[in-house]
Parts: sequence; structure tokens; C-alpha cells
Amino acid sequence: MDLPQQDLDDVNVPTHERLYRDLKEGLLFGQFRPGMSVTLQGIADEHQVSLTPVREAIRRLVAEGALEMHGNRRISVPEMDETRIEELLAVRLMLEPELAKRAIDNVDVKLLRAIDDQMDKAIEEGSVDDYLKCNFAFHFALYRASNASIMISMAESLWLQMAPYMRVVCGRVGTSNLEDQHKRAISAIESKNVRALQAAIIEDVSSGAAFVRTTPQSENSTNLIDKS
Amino acid sequence: MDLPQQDLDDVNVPTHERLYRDLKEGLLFGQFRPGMSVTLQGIADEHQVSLTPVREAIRRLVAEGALEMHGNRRISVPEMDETRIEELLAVRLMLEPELAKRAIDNVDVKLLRAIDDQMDKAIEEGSVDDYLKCNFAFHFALYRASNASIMISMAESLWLQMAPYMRVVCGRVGTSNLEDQHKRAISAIESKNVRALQAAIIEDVSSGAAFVRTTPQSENSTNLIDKS
DNA sequence: ATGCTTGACATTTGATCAAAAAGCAATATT
DNA sequence: AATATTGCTTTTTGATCAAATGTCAAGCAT
Repeated sequence: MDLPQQDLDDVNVPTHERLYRDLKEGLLFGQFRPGMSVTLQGIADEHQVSLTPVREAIRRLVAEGALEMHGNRRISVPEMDETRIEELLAVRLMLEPELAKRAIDNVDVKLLRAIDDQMDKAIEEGSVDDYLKCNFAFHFALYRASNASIMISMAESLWLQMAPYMRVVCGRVGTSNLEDQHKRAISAIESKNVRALQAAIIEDVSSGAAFVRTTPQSENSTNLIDKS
Repeated sequence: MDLPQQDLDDVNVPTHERLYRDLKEGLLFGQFRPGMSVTLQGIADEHQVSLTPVREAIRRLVAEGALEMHGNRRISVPEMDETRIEELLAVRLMLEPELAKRAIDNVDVKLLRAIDDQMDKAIEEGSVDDYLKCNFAFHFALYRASNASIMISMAESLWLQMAPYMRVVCGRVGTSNLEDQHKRAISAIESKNVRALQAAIIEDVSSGAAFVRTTPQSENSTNLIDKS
């Protein structure tokens, strides 16, 4: 008779969890730029909540490496440098082929194809935002099929750490000269060819990072947190 | 002329940070058993602090996978099962040889040898606690020399996830039949032989986990949080 | 004019409180 | 006797407040 539980999945999740997801989205898809500094009460004001849930969300993101806490008490979006990129890339190249291998028998190819179609559209339209979202969706639709939850969360952490910088670079370069390795991955999955799939993933990760590396450094890392 | 800064390194670190370190120690070296459930105010009472810093410390440990939060609001030390061990091991076998490789030219062999000597003593004396501490110290003294901070924190997270279970197993088996791969690692470092070092690390990780696997499952995962 | 000190402001930190949610046990009903 | 409901207790959650700390700029002295 009583149905107190709401069907909306966004209701009833604690504030700190909602905050965490929002901030994560923001980091992954462009709201935050490398070097930007973040204050607890800045976030609190922005989202109209008190400090307590903000602390938990931020602490969590710091633990995942998505935000950086300099000794004193300043929190910022990590600045990217050559060695950091190299390291992130090295780990991604270890982890993601393994995830792909573990996913190959379970993944829903239809879903991947649908995402890839959307991505083509995003590239055509030149929408960096949609491209980034599709790219993320594609990779993690694949990885989630692996059922390797620890590796998945590690991969998420790595993407979270790269994302703000990727966004800056993509914003400068645009979506024109993006080569799509996803189709190679899809056919490798269909033919159950693990090595080919892994090769496609490696190529994808490497090429994404290669054009990051050839791009001139960001000169002014401004500390603009918009206090509108 | 004023020297207000204390030389004690344990002073002036925020409570949540101290809590985090304490709990981490506890997880790494035996205070917590797999399946044990953890409550915020349990920790708060135990450590005589308020809930606020406890939340941040716990949230951080959850983010690192050291603690597990089941959908509702119950937090516990992760239970170990076959697939989880397999996954943790797979990642460790990717990550730790790479860390060793990156560390080989920078690591302080004297330090490693000193730690290994202590470990021999621990094994002789049959002290599981000291053995675990030395083992951890050895590996991370090596890894820290790599200057690969992202990989290091990932490795820490993995150790944190394995540690409670390792502790249980070691407690049952004792330190008698432990083969020491560390000496092989040390000589590999001295001869700057990367492959040999990696082989030693692989052997060490694998053997540690092999004897975990051959051990019968923990039967009763009691929820005893000592409210003394 | 330059360097140091001081004070105002911003930010974090930790405690406390009220409210919501969940677990748990006891009771009642079939 | 078994199950469902109810009410109590425990636990989490989010807000607010006071204190500690750091940052920054303005003013003073050399």
C-alpha cells in the first residue's frame, strides 16, 4: 500500500555522494582545469550545502588522485607535467589491455557500436564535450564487462587524473584529426581475438596521449574559481 | 629567534590525518580482520575524537579499497574470496615488477639489507607482526626509490586490500616455511640486472599468495569490534 | 626604496546537535 | 509455531559554531 521508495535513482542518495559524482563528472568532462585551486567552502557555496558533505567528497577525490592536496591546506586540480603523463600512460598501458582481455567474452557489442556511432557524430559536429563523454563511455562499457572491480576502479582513477589535461588539449586541437581505434576494437571483439583487441586498446591509449605530448604546454594556469 | 615549529613529526598533523595513519597501520599489521564491521562512532569512541575527523579518514580508506561500504550504510573490512585474490594478485604482478625496474638505479641497497636482516630475525623468532612489517618495509623501500608516485600509491592500496587476509593466514601458518626472495632481489640490484630483480619480485608476490591460496577458508568471520 | 612585521581576512578543522534512516528485537496475530 | 508489524536503539548524515591556522596586503622601520 505504501511505496515510500522513489523510482528516481537520484533521490535518497546522500549529499556527499551526489557531490562526489557531480565533481567527478566535472573533472572528467571539462569543468575543472589543471592548476585550478579548489576551496571547500567555494564548493559548498556553489552547491548550496554545508561544509560537512563537501569534506567527504573532496577527501575521496584526493584519495583517488583526482585532486591534489599540497602540504599546507591548499587543494587544486593537479598540474600535468611530462613525467606525470609518462607514468599515467605506463599504468594505463598495463591495466587497460588486461581489462579488455577479461571483458572480451562478456561485453555487449551492440552497446559498444551504439556508443561508437554517437562518437562519430560528436567528431563530425566537432563537439569536444560529447567526444570525451563517448570515449569514456566506450572504454568503460568494455571494461565493466570484465567484472574485475578493482582494476576498473583503478582505471577510473587514472582517467580522472588525466581528464582535466586531456580536456585542455582537446579544446585546443579540436576533434578533426582524431583517429578512431574503436572500430578495430569492435571487430576484434567480434572475432574473439584477444591480441587484436589489446593492440587496438594500446593504440588508442598511446595515440590519445601522443597528440597530448606534441602539444605546447599550457602557459597560464589561472586560478579562476568562478564566484558568480 | 622563535622556533615555534616542533621537531616531533607527530604533532600538528590534523586529527583526521593521524586517524587515517593509525587505521592504515591497523589494517596493514593485524588489528583488523576480514569481515569485521566498522562503525564511525565506534572508531570515534575508541580514539576519543568526534565524528567529523573519523568520517574523513574512513571515507579515504573506503576510496582506497581498504574498507568496503555495502550499499546501505555498513562499513566493513573486505572479505576475501578466490576471485578477489586472483585480481589483486594480477594487478600486483603487473605493477610491482615495473616499480622495481624504475627503482633499481636509485635504491639504497644498504637500507634493503638492513631491513632484510631484521626480517630474518623476525622469521627466526616466529614473530608474525615483525615479519609483516619488515616485508612491507622492504618492498616499499624499494618502490619508493622509483619516484613513481602514482604507481606507489596504487601499490599501497593493493597491499592495504590484501593485508587483513594475509595477516589471518600468516597467523595460522606461522613464519616457519617462509622462503626469502629478498636476498635474490638484493643481488639482482647489486648487479643491476633488471630482469633478475623483476623475477625475484614476481616470485615473492606469487609465493606469498600461493600459500595463501592453499590455506583453508576462514570459517567464522566474527564481527568483534572490541568495545573495551 | 626595500625588507620585515603586523593585523585583517579567508579557510580549514573539530565538536556538537538535531533529524533521518536502518537495524534489531519483542510482541501480536493468524 | 511462524510471520508480519511495531517501536526502540544505534548509526549516519548534514548543519552550525568556535577555534586554529594560513594567506595576503598594508604599514613601518631602516
